[in-house]
Amino acid sequence: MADRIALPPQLSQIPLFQGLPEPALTDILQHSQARRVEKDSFLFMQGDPADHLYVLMEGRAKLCQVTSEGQQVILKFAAPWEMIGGLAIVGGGIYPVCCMVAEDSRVMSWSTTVLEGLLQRYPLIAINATRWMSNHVKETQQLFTQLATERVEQRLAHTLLRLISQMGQEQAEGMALDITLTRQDLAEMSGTTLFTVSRILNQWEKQGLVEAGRERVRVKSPHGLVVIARDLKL
Amino acid sequence: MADRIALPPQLSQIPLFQGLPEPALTDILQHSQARRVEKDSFLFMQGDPADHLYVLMEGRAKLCQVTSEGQQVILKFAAPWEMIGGLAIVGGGIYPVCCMVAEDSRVMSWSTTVLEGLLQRYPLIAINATRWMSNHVKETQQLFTQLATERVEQRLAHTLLRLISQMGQEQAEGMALDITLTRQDLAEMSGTTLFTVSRILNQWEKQGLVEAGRERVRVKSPHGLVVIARDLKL
DNA sequence: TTTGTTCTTTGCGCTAGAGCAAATAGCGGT
DNA sequence: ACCGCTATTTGCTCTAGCGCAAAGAACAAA
Repeated sequence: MADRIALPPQLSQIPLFQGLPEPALTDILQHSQARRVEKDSFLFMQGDPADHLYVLMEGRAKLCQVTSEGQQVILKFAAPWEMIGGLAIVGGGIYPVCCMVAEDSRVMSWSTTVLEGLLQRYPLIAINATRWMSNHVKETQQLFTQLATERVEQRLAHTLLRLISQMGQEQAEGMALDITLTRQDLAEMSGTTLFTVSRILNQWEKQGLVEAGRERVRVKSPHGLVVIARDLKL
Repeated sequence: MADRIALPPQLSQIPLFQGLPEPALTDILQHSQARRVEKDSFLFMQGDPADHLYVLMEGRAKLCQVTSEGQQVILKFAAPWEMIGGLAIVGGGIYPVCCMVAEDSRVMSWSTTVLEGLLQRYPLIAINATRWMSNHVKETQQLFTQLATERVEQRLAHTLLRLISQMGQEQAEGMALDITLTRQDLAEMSGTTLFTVSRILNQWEKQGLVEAGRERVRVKSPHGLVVIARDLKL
């Protein structure tokens, strides 16, 4: 257990713990575990019993789902202070996704057992959990609808817009993404192939919308991508 | 408010109210409203403030999302005793979908205000809500992954399998669906067009897997569809 | 610097499935 | 029985985007 550690201010910003008084946060912190995890390791695999809730303190992680035929889909990237594995809040489940650490990171975690106690002591957590989950449902439904109705180009634009609004870094010209992001990753987020991603990115680069390097993408004109994503002009 | 109405046994089976003692259920029932709704009316529209939780007592409803370009996607059909609009449990949201009544139905509902009180009195409800939501996330993620990785034929098979396991009626030969279900509906559930659905259904009919009529589908061989859905043979 | 590995680009062929239009069929009302 | 409406079928065309293969580029390690 973490002990005599200063209360990190972000703890109160975690969706699950919002609105809790400071003593509760201290209690929560003391029941957490913290550890480093290195790039390319897994916090959990698809099918594992969902027994831990994680919060990323530093680094990046990606949530993937693999089909029985071995095709992989990336459901989302997680940035610091996002929750991962919220399913563990209610015991007895099985992770439907796996979580791969995308760069050297630090996470804190709570076991289902500990969470049960916390839920008992601070009922607000259950409300927060419901709110977080419902938000999650909403996002996933939106992804589904986009995948069902939009062309690849629009979906890729949406994917990049989502990424920069989530963890883009403001720059002189546009926004940069500091994650290692292969064409394959973008394809798995957008429901397409790395070839198509490569072609579209090159085309956009010629139009001055983005700057694409090896495992790196900078969005020079977010507005231009919005135009494409919404299909405002052809 | 419903008053002096016998406690319907299904009430305790609603995910949100599972595990509650009988007095609580009575309390919940007395705070519910019940009404009839007719085919083709809407319980709520996409964008409306999420202020009511519904449970279908009789009939069918479908949850749709419409894109800015006017394309429609059906996220799911609801059968009796399923919850609709769970987002209303946490106040302040906006329905991300609309709910269309697919045939003359009866619903019971609770306003967000009433739910707040119930949550206060019976904290178990919040836990149940979280569990229900997390299940919802899981299902939606699975839909997303299928849409991203499978061919239309597989997705349509999955759609039909989902429908019959949810509300199919056992018959001498296979399972029947008693809902009015157009090719367009199936297309909007599977991320394709009514033309492609029509073609595939005809092909399956020739193979003796299904029987398709106007706004009607019977699955004669669920197992055959599983083979197609999982792409076990070509 | 060299070598190996991994990621990316690009050309080419191909096909699943979209989209349109016209014909047909089923059903409900009169 | 007839009419009108809506759902469905089916032929045809066409294209977005997949998939392969081969070449090229970026990086890391030795």
